[in-house]
Amino acid sequence: MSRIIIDNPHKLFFETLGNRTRWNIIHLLLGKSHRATDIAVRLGCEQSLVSHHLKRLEACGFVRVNTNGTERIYSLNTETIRPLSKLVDKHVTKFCKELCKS
Amino acid sequence: MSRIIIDNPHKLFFETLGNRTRWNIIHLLLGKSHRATDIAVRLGCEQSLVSHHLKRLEACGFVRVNTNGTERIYSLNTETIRPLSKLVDKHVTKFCKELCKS
DNA sequence: ACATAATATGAACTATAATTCATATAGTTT
DNA sequence: AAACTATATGAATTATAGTTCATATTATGT
Repeated sequence: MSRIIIDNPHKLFFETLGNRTRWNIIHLLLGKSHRATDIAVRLGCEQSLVSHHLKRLEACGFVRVNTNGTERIYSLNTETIRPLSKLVDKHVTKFCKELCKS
Repeated sequence: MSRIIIDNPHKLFFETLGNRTRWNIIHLLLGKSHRATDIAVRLGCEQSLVSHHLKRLEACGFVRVNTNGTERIYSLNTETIRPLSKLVDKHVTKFCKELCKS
């Protein structure tokens, strides 16, 4: 895989997280690890689409992959995602409750 | 201003942060508060563009505004942005040092 | 009330990212 | 090695977001 060089990690990482499909994948992986195909089935979207997104999530260090035969099992980097998610929740309750559906 | 109702705060917020211009604004405001026009001048971009972005940043609760005559002075919600930024820095050093320019 | 300064707004345009589709690759099983 | 399963890849298309431009608004000073 070609090496990615980035000048602004914040921009890249937040952009990566700011996508509905990718966030759906993250949300699914919060429960437990999944095979690529299972993610696609669960989310009801194309295998290739999930593959593209997983690649990016992996490149950003948000998910990790374990190979088992032809299968690739993706797991979440909870060490980053959980506190990140908590921070957002906290922000919402504190600063913009009124923006969100309750 | 019309009320915004959102179903997925994570998506909206990260998307908002995942934009170079908006991040430039945030970075500038990390130093000190600025008038809208000054931000535009400093970043070398259009007044209207900055206005659009500030609106969104404000809607997300990332910046606040204080009115002084016709001027509007924007300040950063450091309570959210600082820990968020730190989390990303930590993530980078721990999980993807090799992705970034040193 | 008029002129001015600062900022906001919305529509048109442009750039970028997301998705699909067809196909390639890489392990596995027989 | 041929057939199969799981996943990856890249180009083409489609959708979405960013930017610009012209104009509107809002407060202030004369």
